[in-house]
Amino acid sequence: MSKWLICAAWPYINAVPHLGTLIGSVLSADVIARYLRLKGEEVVFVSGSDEHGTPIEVEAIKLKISPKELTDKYHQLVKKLFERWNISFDNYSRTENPIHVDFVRRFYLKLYERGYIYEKEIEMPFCSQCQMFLPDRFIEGECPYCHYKGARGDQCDSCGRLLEPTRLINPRCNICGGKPIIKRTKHWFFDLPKLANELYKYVENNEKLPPNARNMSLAMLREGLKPRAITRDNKWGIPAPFPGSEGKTIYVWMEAVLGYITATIEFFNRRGEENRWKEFWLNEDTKSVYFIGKDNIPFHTIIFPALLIASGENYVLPWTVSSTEYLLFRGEKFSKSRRVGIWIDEALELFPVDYWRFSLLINRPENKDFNFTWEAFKESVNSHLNDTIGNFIHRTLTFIYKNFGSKIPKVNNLFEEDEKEVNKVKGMVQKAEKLLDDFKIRESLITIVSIAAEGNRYLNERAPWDLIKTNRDKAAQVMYVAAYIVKVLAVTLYPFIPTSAQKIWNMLGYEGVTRDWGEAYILPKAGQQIKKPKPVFKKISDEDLKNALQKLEEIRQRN
RNA sequence: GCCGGGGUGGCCGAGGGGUCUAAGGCGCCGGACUCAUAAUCCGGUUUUCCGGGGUUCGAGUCCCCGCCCCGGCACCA
Repeated sequence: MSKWLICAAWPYINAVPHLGTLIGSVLSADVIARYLRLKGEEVVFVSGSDEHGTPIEVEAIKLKISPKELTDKYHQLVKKLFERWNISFDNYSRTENPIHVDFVRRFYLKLYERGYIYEKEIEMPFCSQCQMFLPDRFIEGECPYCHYKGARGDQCDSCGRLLEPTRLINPRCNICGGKPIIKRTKHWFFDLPKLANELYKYVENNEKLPPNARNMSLAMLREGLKPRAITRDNKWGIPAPFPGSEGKTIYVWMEAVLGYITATIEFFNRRGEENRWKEFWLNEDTKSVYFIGKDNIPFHTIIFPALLIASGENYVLPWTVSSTEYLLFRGEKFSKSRRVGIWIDEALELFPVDYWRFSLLINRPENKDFNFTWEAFKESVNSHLNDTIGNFIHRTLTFIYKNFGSKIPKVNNLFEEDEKEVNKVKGMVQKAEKLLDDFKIRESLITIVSIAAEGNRYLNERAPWDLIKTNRDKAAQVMYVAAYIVKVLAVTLYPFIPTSAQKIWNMLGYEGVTRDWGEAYILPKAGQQIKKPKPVFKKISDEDLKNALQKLEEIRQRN
């Protein structure tokens, strides 16, 4: 048994997350957390709301409420939503959590004392009206290259070129429209170059890292790292702890990643086991896995490990990261302002949670961006979840229910072809298992679908509806094996669609919950009484889809 | 612009020098079956792998040039 830290990227909580955020971090992580627990591993699964930074501060100003009021509201909401999505967090925390705030301040003070942080004066755009320094992207103006009027201080959305705010024509503050001035300010910098050698060693020796993350990180390290500012002039954030840093806060990114640690601390504190977090974080054998979107790779392969190394406290470095590409919505990027996409609150109003989980997971963008379309959603639910899996389970259970007095039939010895079938299925379970071990979630789920397809093929070939007329024993054998395949599905589907897997498990006559992946290799008990079967899934008709889209419109009108 | 990843049939997608005249799925066509949710199963159907050049006995697979998409580039998170 090993110790595992399953860490899902912290959603930025200026709004409800959309489906892309969900599949990229939290949902993928949930599958692995559930899987590892089934395997008997010791797992702590954490994430939380990332609630500091300029966008939230600005959003709160616009709504005329305090940032804390804003994040309180969203944090509560999102926490509940994740529960409804059946995300099995051990702790879903937040960056306003006092344990986090305190930990971050002490952590950075330590880095300062160890000589990894220095201060420097720089020039920054400042809005006199708003009385605040403006991050580059809060300045708008005309692009000096393509003369697009809405270019931001960091980049022009029209021609894609990188910019600096000073080069914009007619720069203005994105909040009040005023003209920013340039003002000197002091900031604290994290001396990344000092850690370059150790980081290079870490990345190079970490053959567990996926090739894309590894190549990118090594390339960045070869090109050389630059020091990185860790303070901001924001009011909304964790107060910087350095001498003379009053009024400054820690840059969100540099503190939110430490949340993986503080959420673990909080989790064990709540259980009255104050020191147990150390068994995970200060243990070189702990395997920590980070579920992130592709934009997030360098933060988890370079900056986060750098912070951990700099602390000198022997925190366990990321064992690996599992990054996804993006989910697109009908060919476009999700966009809150333009309402392109589906949000995790809306989705739950439209279809059962397991339909969403299944569809998102079987289309998980592991190699390239995946384009969400309603047709693709419908196809995955209808053809794979309902027709292949659902129908196999239903035809098996109803056959047993009707012909064998609702008991899994008794067999003395399996015939050769039935025995062979059992072994074939066991091999497929092994394959699904191996794929999950490598975090190939999508492929693993596809393999499980093919187990159901194999069950269908087997039933057609052995035709127990004929056998039962001539040779009841033979039919019993076939149905016993089919019942085993249903059991396999109940166990292996659990990490992906826990509610439905649970239903299948109970329908097979088991009490309680599926707790052990090993059950997928154990034949069911003959004579076990099954429940009256009911279809676990149902098809989405064109009509259903139409209604859902209409409902979506209504939800959006309401809000 | 620089760095990393990617471009495979109508669509989704495996495959990273020979077993690729390219897996699997969806769709479509035909058949079987009737236990089951008009489901299931079997067979067929389609691409020569973004474009061009090269290396090699042999290239989706390696190299070079170009085009396109995604991400990063350090003050968005």
